Amino acid sequence: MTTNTEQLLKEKGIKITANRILVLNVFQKNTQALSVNDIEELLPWADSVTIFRTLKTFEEKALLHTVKDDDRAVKYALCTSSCEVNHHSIHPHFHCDSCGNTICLTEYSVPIQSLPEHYVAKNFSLIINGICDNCNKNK
Amino acid sequence: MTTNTEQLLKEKGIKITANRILVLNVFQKNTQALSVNDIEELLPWADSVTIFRTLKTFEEKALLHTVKDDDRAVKYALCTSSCEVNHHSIHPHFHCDSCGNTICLTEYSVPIQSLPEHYVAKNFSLIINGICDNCNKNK
DNA sequence: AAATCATTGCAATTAACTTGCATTTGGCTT
DNA sequence: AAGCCAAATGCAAGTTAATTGCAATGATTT
Repeated sequence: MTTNTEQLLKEKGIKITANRILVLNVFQKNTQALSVNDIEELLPWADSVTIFRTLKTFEEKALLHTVKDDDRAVKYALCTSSCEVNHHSIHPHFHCDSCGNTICLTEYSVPIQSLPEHYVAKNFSLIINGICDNCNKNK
Repeated sequence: MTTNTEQLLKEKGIKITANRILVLNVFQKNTQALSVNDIEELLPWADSVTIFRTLKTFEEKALLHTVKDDDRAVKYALCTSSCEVNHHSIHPHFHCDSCGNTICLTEYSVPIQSLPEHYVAKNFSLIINGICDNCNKNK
């Protein structure tokens, strides 16, 4: 039997290992963007360097993309279906100043206009800061 | 005589010191977003911790805003007039993958739509990656 | 001029990320 | 299913950016 996770790794041309299955699993169970440290906490037995390299590999193979919010550590998030069409399309992410979570706003779309002359865009990254859903409700 | 630089510091409620004048000057003469390290190179006599703290102060006082591009170090850029109206409006920045420069795209405007329910946005940051003006011309 | 408070410079720490290298593993070939 | 090899892993150590503590300096107020 091949799980959804293993299938996904295979599709992306990533060699299947125990580590990779479990790291990818974390992202599949989680809608948030996660840092190496976040994953370390969820998989305490795992080596942080391996997590680092796993995330880099996943990024290269367009399985994850990076998110740079106001936190010091870079976070990673699963590429969604819209993302798969073009790995370099716009990714709106919401970073909550209160709980620190970074959430993919998959439904929120931003129209891209043409850039000034001679500029060639390859990637757009939109980070919205504020107070999230949950934190607002709990007040 | 009071220079434009000193005037600006005063307006923002920042105490005037030699350091601050010279750091602000760097930004006024430069349209790019700059890291602590970039400024250190331009002002070799200055202490990096002081630069770091100067930038933080400028940010708090809404004189500068941070830009998180693909480089490891955080960069800072002058708040423009559009920025002054609302410190928390959208800031499109272009990061060139070739020369590494990060440029404010002041004319490039992005319409902001309403967010999902219960989300409150305070700040938008848009980073566009690609090849800049200059690097494209020189090819 | 003394007191007070912010700023600065230096030393040292922390945190995130990265590299090197020896070992192990996955999966392909035979 | 045994052997092979490239890729992945784990550990130790290094690098870089960001941050803190503290003493010294400088500016401002009384």
